[in-house]
Amino acid sequence: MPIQNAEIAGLLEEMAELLDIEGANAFRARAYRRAARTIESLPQSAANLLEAGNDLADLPGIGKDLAGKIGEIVRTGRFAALEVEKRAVPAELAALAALPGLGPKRVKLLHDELGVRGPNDLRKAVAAGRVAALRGFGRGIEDKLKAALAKPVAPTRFKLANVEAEAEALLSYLKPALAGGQAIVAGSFRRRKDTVGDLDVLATSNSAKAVGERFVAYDNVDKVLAHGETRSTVVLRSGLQIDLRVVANECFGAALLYFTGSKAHNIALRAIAVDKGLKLNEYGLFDGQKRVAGATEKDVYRALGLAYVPPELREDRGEIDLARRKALPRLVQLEDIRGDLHAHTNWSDGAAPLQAMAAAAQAKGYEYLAITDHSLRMTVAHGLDAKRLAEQIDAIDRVNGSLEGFALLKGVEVDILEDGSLDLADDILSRLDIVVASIHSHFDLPRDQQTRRLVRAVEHPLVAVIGHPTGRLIGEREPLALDFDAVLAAARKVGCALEINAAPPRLDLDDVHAYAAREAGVKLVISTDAHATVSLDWMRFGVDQARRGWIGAGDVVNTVSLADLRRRLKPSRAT
DNA sequence: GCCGTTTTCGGCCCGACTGTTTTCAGTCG
Repeated sequence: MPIQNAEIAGLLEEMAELLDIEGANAFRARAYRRAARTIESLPQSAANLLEAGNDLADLPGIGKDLAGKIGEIVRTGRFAALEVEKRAVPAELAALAALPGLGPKRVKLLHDELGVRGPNDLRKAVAAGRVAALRGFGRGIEDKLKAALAKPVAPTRFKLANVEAEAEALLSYLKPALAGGQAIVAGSFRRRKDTVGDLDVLATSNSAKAVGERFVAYDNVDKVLAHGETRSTVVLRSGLQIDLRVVANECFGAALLYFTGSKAHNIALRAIAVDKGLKLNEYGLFDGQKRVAGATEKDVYRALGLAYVPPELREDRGEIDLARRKALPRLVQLEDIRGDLHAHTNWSDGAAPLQAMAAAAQAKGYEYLAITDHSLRMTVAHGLDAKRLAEQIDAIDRVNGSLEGFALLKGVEVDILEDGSLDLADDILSRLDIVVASIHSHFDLPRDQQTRRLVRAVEHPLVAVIGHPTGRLIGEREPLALDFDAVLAAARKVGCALEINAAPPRLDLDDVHAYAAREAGVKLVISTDAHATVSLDWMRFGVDQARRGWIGAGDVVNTVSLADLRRRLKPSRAT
């Protein structure tokens, strides 16, 4: 089985960490990190690219040397340079740099002076009080390390939807101290990443001090990690870390840009500034002492000769080049969505009856809602057999009879069985407006078998959409082992759409897979998989991920009118 | 290790905060 991009990226990242600790040229380590990011966000597998005869050195941040090394990893599964490095630097040392107060320099010092080779050695050295005596260390750092080593490290990331409430509560708490200024959550939250590691709050106020003091006095604060003039960091009881930065109004745009990131995007922007003889920092874009831009993000981009880049695109995945050529894609917006194509009712495991779901969808301004209850195989969900599905079809007809300017579509979320066949027969499926096919079992099949299974479902002439195609549950279940390129090729050939499932625990497809689908010419649908009326609101999370995947309204099936949709869904590809 | 309408060599983003120092290195974002 060919090596996955994530594995290659992991090896490159490991190399970078060891180079840092070894004290090698920092830019060399950075080059490995950059390459790791590039590989990680590739829309296709590096292995397939190579097989198709592509030169990886054409990719940004990857030159001849790294292309060769990645080629070696793909072909042999080995990475000789990393193995050499591991002999010089114990690989366990890399883990130490994740401890608070420790970075590559101090880890190297621990290794060179105290012979520390990993967490256990460090624990002993700390217990013996030998760490505090090292140059650049001290009692303070030693105590912090002791505390950190005592509890297992759990680098948690939070689901985007889960931190929204906390973010809103904090912003309204800060308001009294802003004195007319504003506060906004920047960082990966603003870029709408599917998970966030912390929240970056940016505030403008004439009294930075008052904001900072109110911030660290917040009720939910568990620990204050840093508290300076303009910058403070706390950890909330939930474990969520919050960074606050306060700037003056005239700096707001530059600060928002800086604090939104991504880091890679910022570095690229600053390099452009340097090219132009300017300097970009969180206070503005400067020509010598003179601020030439900074009040708004648009000003800064314009002064750099770039089009405004929406936050969701700021990942240094090619957006800067397009911004320079004023050729950024127009991204899909929530307002473009004209209906939802995946929803459940109390006919299976949903909470609401047909009428309630219809009313809720119509109230959102939608033109249509597809009812896609589970099929027979999902016994826990009271999945429908052909007989009950036929009854539901009649029930939907009755509901539609009482609706105006809106239609419920007759559908199903039919299970894809282990062999790729469907859980319901063609004669009932062919009576529906839309068939969504999804995997809900046998998540751990070998890659080849899983791929064949999904491709078979894609190729079924009555299947219009594959639901949550990779099956991942964020932080709980890994995506299916799949040759995703093969799935895309099949989907493109038969015109089957892939879903961006907007349910916060799923967000499946994710941004990178969605980007790959668009590149391959595969259509997408953005659906909520709502099991209750309120969950229809999840649409915006799906739109967020679509935007991160460079998806435009034209790539999304459910941006079209009901009449167009009916034409598109009509099975015209029977073999 | 990458990269180039100023460069194939010599650069490579920039500042705040902490804890250690007594002017600053390291970490962090």
